[in-house]
Amino acid sequence: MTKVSNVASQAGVRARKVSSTRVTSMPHARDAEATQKRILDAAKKEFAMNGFAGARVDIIAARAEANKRMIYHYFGNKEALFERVLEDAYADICMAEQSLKLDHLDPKTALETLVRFTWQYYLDNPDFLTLVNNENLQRGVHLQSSEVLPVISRNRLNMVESLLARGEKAGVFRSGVDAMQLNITIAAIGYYYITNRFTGSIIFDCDFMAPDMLKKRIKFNLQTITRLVCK
Amino acid sequence: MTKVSNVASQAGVRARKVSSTRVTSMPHARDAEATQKRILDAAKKEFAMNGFAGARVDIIAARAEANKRMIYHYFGNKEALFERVLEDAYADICMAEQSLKLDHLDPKTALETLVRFTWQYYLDNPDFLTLVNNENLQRGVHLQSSEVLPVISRNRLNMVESLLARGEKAGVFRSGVDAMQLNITIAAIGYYYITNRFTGSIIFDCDFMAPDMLKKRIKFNLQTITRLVCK
DNA sequence: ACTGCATATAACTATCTAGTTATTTATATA
DNA sequence: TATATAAATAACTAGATAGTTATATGCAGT
Repeated sequence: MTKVSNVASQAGVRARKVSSTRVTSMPHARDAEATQKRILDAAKKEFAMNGFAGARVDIIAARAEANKRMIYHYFGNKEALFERVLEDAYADICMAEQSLKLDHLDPKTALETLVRFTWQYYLDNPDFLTLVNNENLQRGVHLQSSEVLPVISRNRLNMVESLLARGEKAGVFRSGVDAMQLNITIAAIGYYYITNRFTGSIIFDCDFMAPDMLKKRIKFNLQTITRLVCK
Repeated sequence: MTKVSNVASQAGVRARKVSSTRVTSMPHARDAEATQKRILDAAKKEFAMNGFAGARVDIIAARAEANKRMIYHYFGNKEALFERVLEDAYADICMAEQSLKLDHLDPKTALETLVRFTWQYYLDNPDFLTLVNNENLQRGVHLQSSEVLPVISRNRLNMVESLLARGEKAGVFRSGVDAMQLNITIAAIGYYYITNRFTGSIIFDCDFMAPDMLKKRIKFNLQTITRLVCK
């Protein structure tokens, strides 16, 4: 739908432009940075909506209100653009995580805050999930050479490790909980629900995104994690 | 890689066939059922490997050692073929689930059996996960009209519901555990780990599929679920 | 004001791809 | 054995798509 109408309107602009001399569609100001940002935003949306193979470079250009040539000029090719979009998406979640100040909270509250944050981030940024899914569909080829990624995740792992240590010391957490496994599980119980919301809604015949369903889910997830970690 | 070499070999067969009279590539016996099965198998692999948009009908035909026309004859078009593959995949897991006889086991063992089964099924059938991911990338359009799906999941839900009731009655399970949420969580903690094994391996700098990593994961998952459900 | 360069645009192309058409061939049945 | 029909094949096509070429234009530094 969106794709078709976008293509149509672009074609329309072209047609009009041929007929007279630039009455329509004033050209964009010369701003390299802004153009790149428009392209990245458009690409993120298009890749998230249609996957790498399903995404169309022409659509990205149209949505970015940029010329397709600009994409190749700034980013090289479709694949490199996808890599950039992915890396930026990981960088975003990393930045958001770093604004969490778990040290100021008691261990159990901190743990709950982390679970809630993770859940809310996924809810607010479904594109992130789709991009990650896509990258895994492609066996991780685009991130293999990334230098940003291991750094990002190191942060998160450290955060959970120190939280676990603190809770254990305070006598509220069990000892011997594996930080990496916990990390994965906190992500999993939110991620799975949200990425599989479409098949999930069909299977269980209910709207996975309905407010009360979301409330039930986060409540259940908090229970899952606290029962797993707390004494 | 695989794609390219397949295409090349197919082209080679064609070229040879033109030159002389069928010395090469003995044609397949006329067996409609077998051909359909070969097409479905090939399609499953191709869709799982490359997603719906990335999958190539020509590759499916080549891998099925069938003519492309047969695909359109038996399945209509690419989309209908994908739907069929998806439905079959769900039917497969359903059949596997039905061979589980949880009633014969004490509640806790039954619960653990279910967690292990789910995990093992995902491990043995990574294609299933990829297909489901793909369908969700496409917002569930292909399964919306499916009649098989709700039936399948009803089975699983019933299984968990009666297990929970039995365990509660026996005094080993907590009361008030939501069967649907539990179902989702049991799936999630296995599914997420496996579908995200590529980015996961990069992020945590270790091989998610290494035998000892898999052992750690299933152990952790069993803990997660038993601590959640048992008193 | 001039000029070199980065930014932007439009039009083009080689290739790929889903889907078709035209034709051949095996097999079951009368 | 004759023949109707289902199964299979090869060759083709219209449209789409990633990536290019050729060209224009605004702007910063002189």
